[in-house]
Amino acid sequence: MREMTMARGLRNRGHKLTQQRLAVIAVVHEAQEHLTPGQVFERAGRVCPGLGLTTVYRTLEVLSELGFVRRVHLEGDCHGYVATSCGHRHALICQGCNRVVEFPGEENLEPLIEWIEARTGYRIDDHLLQLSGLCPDCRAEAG
Amino acid sequence: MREMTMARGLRNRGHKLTQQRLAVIAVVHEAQEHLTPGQVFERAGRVCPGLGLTTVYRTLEVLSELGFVRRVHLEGDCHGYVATSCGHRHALICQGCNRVVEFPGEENLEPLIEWIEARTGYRIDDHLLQLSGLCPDCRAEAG
DNA sequence: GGGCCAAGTGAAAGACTTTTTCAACTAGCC
DNA sequence: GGCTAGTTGAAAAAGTCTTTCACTTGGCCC
Repeated sequence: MREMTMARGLRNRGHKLTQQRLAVIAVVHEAQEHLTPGQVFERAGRVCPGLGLTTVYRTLEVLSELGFVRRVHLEGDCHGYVATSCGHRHALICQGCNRVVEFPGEENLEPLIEWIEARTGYRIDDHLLQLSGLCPDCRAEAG
Repeated sequence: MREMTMARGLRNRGHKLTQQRLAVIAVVHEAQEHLTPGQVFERAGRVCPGLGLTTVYRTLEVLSELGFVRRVHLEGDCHGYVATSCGHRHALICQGCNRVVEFPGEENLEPLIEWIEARTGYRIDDHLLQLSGLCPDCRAEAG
């Protein structure tokens, strides 16, 4: 999701474009890795002095509702946020540097989901798939 | 994972079998749905008066390390615990009643993982797949 | 059965994280 | 420029989880 698109998206849905929100959007947009609310607060606070943590939480919630950022689940700090890339659903997290990339592959899951539905009788509405491992850089470093 | 197996497993690995741990094991074993540490505390406390929340956290951590329970990630209360069933890796969570069933299907993910590895250069070590939807009972109720 | 002791326990305190409240502020519109 | 609903930050509150430490106990030995 491009930075301008996020900002325009907020406006188009009746949200105001405040300095605080622009700062949060910029931080999330620039980050290559997932950020906790605390990290977003710290970084956005550098360009927007006086920014409140409450506002960060509220902004991340709004961006998340609009689908502009994704909330990822981690073992340590449970919640991290990353900007979503268009139409992609799954997160690939590097355990070395915390970089998050997203990948498509919705369709690859379909056969599995259909098989599970047939076998269990559940109707499956949503899924969370996160892969973790080492990115090429960290693999090289690890040797 | 059967209740007795969990208890024996603890003993075999040098952990003591205390009343508190037996209570936590029983609660997690009986539950059909995922439970938060607070819920485990509340239920186990009924059969083990005086049980401390600290002990519940510690016990869940030990059981989790031994692979007897799985930690699942949820939107609301982030962390829930469920007893693992042998060899199964994925959780299927009913959004109606919170019941959790596990399903196999490791092998179904392999092609996707290999494709992602080839495409991104990441080495993928682990994955988290959780499906959510409605179980047969809740589907019937929802009409 | 009684004693020993490392492992385990609970209360309290503390460290964080997240939410709620409310008076003050401001972006967007006229 | 002025209006107003949406937004903000400080403070307080509500949670959640961890740490600490004196006390207790399960499992083992004799």
